[in-house]
Amino acid sequence: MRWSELESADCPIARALSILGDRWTLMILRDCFFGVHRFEAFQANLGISRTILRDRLAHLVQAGILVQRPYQDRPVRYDYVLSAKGKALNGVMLMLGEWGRTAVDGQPETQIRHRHQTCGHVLTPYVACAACGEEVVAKDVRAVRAA
Amino acid sequence: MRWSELESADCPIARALSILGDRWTLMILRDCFFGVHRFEAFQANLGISRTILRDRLAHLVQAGILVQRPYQDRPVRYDYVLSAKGKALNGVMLMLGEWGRTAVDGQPETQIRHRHQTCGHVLTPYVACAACGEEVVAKDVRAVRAA
DNA sequence: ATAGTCAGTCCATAAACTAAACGCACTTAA
DNA sequence: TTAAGTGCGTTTAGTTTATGGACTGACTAT
Repeated sequence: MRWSELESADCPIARALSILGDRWTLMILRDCFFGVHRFEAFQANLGISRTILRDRLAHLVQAGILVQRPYQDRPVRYDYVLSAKGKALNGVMLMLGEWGRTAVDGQPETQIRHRHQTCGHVLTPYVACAACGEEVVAKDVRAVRAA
Repeated sequence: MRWSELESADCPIARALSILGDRWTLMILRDCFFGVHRFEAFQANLGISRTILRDRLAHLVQAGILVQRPYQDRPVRYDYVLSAKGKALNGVMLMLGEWGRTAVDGQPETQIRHRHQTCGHVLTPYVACAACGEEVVAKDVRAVRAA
């Protein structure tokens, strides 16, 4: 199967992965959440090849996840910043980080975390149900086709 | 940069992506959450090439995310099932699906969703803070190096 | 003038992926 | 007792994608 065929799947995870599911895209977006905006900064941070970086940034802009914002003229140079659609990935990033911290071998205590500004605590994120507010665990969910 | 260098990064997102960050791994895991266990079923479902499937399954087993459970002898055949570490990815999957459903172009209403068995509602997942129980949004989190 | 910055592009090589055929150890049906 | 089927792979050959490094172009600062 061609990867590009996934974008029209009726599974939302498949659709998400058709955009995010390669080796670098999520790393670039992670940098965006950490405040990195510029081509050279992404390249230096990630050690990604410039060709791929160009390609991935273009895709993210095309998908409406990043927007280009000019920060100088002569020559025109752009920042790449998260759109609303990009910021909506925050939950994915937090859960991915939490899994990486707790499940991947290593020293969890030396790793970067987040502070929840509104309550002041170091953040331990979990997924909750909008209807009942309870934590959602794997055994309590069943796939359904929405009405 | 070599992709393999990421696994020792001090960013938990980078570590997570060193395992999950390729074109097929998360799709295979999605299938696991939907109850797919066998080689032929993954292959038929995803249309992935058999070589890659073999490789990805081996990696996931090695990383302790899937475990092989024999379901017959002569010849020995294995199911691939989620370990605790694999099930811990549930939150990532739910948030990825929610983003795919709401942010990626398409008809959200025709897509697969989940039901939250404990309250009976169709699930709309969000990320909450374990300390205060409130929803966590992008602007309220700041990266910190854990003490 | 000389060097430096930033965002790319170009190119040759290397790695990853693909599809389709094949192998092996069985089981079931004719 | 062959013949076909099942399940999980491996092999091969061809295609696609990624990589690293040099290079370009439009500037700015010294």
